[in-house]
Amino acid sequence: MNIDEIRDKLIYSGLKVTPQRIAILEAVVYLKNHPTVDQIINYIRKNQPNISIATVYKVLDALVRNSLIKRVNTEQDITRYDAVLEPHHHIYYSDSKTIEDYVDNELSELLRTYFEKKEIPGLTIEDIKLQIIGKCKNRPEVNE
Amino acid sequence: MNIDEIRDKLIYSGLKVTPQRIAILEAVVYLKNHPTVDQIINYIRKNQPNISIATVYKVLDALVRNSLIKRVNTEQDITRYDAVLEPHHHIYYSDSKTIEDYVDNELSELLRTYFEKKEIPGLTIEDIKLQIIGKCKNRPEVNE
DNA sequence: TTACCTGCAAATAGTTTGCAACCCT
DNA sequence: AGGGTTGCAAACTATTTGCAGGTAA
Repeated sequence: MNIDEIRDKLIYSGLKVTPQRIAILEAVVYLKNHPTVDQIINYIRKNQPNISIATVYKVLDALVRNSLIKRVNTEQDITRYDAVLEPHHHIYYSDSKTIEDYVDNELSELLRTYFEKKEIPGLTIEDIKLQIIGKCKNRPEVNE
Repeated sequence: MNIDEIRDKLIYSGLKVTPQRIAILEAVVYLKNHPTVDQIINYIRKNQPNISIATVYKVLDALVRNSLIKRVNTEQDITRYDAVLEPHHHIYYSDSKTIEDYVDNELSELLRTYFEKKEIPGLTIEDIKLQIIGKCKNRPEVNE
């Protein structure tokens, strides 16, 4: 996603195109691995040292509201963001505390057909997310 | 789970049995629906008005560390707790913002066999959690 | 008795808000 | 021109920490 695409997405959502918004959306796209607000700010400040934390929060909020990015559920408190909008699952590495996307169309299809047959009474399903928690193989246990 | 069982669990974990700990574990068990710290405190204060918030946090932490309860991933910031330790999935009602347990042995089995065949390179799976996001059926769309 | 536990108040982290100045369109 | 956007500082919320006194084993 280049600057022009970012610009188009902002315009399409009815958001004014500002340098801050371009920088923030660009940062989330560039910093692929589900960046935190802190990581986003640090990345942007390299080129735009004066951007305000409050602005970053406000813009991220606007981008989420307009579905240009998504908020990611993490194991704990800190909020992370994701520019990948296609439905996908997540792998949580319990040793390195990192999150990775997991795209598996066969699995998505399997779940879709499973819940087509097996309805849950009173519930209209909007989305199904899988969280796969695990450790890196062949890496010795880390003592804390 | 009655008081004696709670007492036994604490002793077994090497934790001293105090009125606060009994009350807190009892509260998480009693308040089934993934209570927040706030809900836990309010419940306990009915009988024990002087319990400190800091104590509640410290005890919940100790209970999680000793696997007597679990922390639950919520959609957002607030931490919730769960005394149900068996593996199970969660349904997130996007309209009422509530979480419900979803136990489905057929599904668990399906996922187990799926990931037995399809290995993810470099990953040893420890747990798989499904988050089913949806709306209550037959309830009109709520405008915000 | 002694190490662990509790409760208070202060500290911290992450995020939100109010408002004047600013700048896209 | 005018309303949306930014940036600062202060406010807020959830949670953590330090420490003195209390309590279970």
